[in-house]
Amino acid sequence: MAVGIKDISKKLKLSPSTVSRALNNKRALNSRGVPYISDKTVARVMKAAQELNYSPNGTARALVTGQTGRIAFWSPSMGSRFFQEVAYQFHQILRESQYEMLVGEFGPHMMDPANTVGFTRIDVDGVIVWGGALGALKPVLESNFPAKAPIVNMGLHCDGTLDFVNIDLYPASCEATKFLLDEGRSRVAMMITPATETEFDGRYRGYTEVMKERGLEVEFLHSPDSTRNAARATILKYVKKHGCPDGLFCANDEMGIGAYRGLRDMGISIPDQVTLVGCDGIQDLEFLDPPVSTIAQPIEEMCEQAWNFLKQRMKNSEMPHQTETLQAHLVIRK
Amino acid sequence: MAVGIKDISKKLKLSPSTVSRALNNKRALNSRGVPYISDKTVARVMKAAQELNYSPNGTARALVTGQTGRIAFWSPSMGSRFFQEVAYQFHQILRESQYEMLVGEFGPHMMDPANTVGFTRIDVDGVIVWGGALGALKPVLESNFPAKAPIVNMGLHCDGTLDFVNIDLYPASCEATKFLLDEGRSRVAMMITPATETEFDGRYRGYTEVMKERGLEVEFLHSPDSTRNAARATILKYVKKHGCPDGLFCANDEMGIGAYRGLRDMGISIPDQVTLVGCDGIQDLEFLDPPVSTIAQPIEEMCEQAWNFLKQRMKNSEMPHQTETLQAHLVIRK
DNA sequence: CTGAAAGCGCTAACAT
DNA sequence: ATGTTAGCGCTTTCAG
Repeated sequence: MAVGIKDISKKLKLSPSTVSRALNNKRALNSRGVPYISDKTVARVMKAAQELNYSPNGTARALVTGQTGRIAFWSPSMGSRFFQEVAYQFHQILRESQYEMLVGEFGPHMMDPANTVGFTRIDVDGVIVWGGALGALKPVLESNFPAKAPIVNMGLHCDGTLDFVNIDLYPASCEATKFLLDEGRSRVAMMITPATETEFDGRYRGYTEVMKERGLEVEFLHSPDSTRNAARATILKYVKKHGCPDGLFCANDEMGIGAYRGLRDMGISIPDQVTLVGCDGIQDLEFLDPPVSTIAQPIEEMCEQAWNFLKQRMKNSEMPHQTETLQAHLVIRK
Repeated sequence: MAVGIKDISKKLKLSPSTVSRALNNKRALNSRGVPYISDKTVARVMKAAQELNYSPNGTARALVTGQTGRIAFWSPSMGSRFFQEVAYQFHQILRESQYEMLVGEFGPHMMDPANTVGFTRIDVDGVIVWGGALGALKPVLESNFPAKAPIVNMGLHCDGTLDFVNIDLYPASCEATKFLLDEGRSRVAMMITPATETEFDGRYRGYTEVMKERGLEVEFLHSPDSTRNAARATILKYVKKHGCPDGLFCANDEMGIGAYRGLRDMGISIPDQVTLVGCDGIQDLEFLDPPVSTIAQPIEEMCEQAWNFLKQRMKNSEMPHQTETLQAHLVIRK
């Protein structure tokens, strides 16, 4: 069996508590004043731990301290490059802060009785969740979900009951639409998913309003979901039927990539025949040829902010909820 | 405070053990024969749990059962698309198996005393690690690392002391080199990183041997690391100095993307002036224009196999180590 | 079918 | 500076 603190204490004829203190390097004063632990003891314990190949039982420690040293990050889809980049960013932040990272997809399955045998357990010190499209988070939290853990929400929609890092896509979406129009494009369409098609979505609203402002008809390409493959199929079918827009604003980069590939499948030239703009700011669009413009979300900043909120919430679960809004910005390429 | 099993038992005037059984739906027989738990009790308990908003303490459960319900996946870099796809694959497998997934980067920092305050704790039921380039895993495991948890290694090198899912890149690398040559390319180079430059690496060996076989000089572009940005900079500098090869085999897709972008930066046409081949099989190369060929690793299969090995190891830590070798295959595009 | 009791491995008062 | 004691919240024999 795994060697524990007792094994060390036996070997050294010390009490388990002393060993524990040594291992955790508790040099600090105790409540009543003086109690350091001696350097010599620390050294002895460390040496013995080494020799015995001690491995601590984090579970036991967590049970007594009430801290797991783990943070969860939930996104709507771990298969999306954007969320992978966000997860990566968190991973770096958490590593630095000595936390381990749990990843998961957050969605309807969380409410599925089949998956919550008995009751859900979230065995972490806190969770950061990309609430994503309008209210997707809400039903989950309102189900039998025991949101005991401190939680902060990031994304495009706030349900008001959580700390929230809000990414505002509206101004940049206006800009993107105008950019397309000002390039001399006369038929500027937008590719969206069902989740995007709402007045609460900054991208949708930005595009719609600018088009109206200019007295132009909106034109939508409806992709069943936001994957590149779906987008590719969507544009292929659409163009065959309706001809090709000369400007296309995609609600995310993943679809931007799919649209790019689909247009090239049909031999349509980018940017001669159509100008493309994506949204999210993943690395990949920059490496296409020609590089494709996009609306970049401030990934680093938003993760830092979310982590900040979470740290505060973990310290004090009673404080009022905070919200911070961050702007995405248009990145024009080539 | 969080409501626990005791709160339910108090409310229902039942013993905690009964509540526990109900919650875990232990309908089975006990050791001596008959004892079911009554449907009525189960129903009462569930109802009360609901009402009180019970949330189980996974840590306490883990302490007594010895099972955390968590599996870790470690890769050399969470920033690489390839490992992100592998992680995603695991995520799906683990979700299905009702495990949570911990992700981490595995590397020298794991041995860094600064990060292992006291001793490392890996609080999981098992770990799957991409051991990556030759022996990168070894020093970590040989350090004060308490590899108590069942562990399986995937990747390109086996250190012999672990269950291992081996991806053989050699045959496909030979094929890739031949493909480039047979396209009529006369100056076929390879882009590598320091880690790749060894006879133990199937890619390196495949390329080298085929070139020798054909009586041709090998030519290497040395990228400092395997990121796309490094590769882009590398090819820019290299071509300026040595002119441009007309065939380029990149040791991974990430570098393939960087090379693609770098070549296009210089106005070099793909595939007219140079044919590119990557390695790993991430989605992205297929979406470039023109799509870039690659050596695809059997991601699904290798993850399934690793999970299989791990499940067996978790059941029986004493069984002999197993190895399975999977072939990567060349995917020619366009 | 349910209850009582012990204990998972560790930490944190409190005592000395 | 170290030892003693009492749990953390749950599961699991064992009894009844």
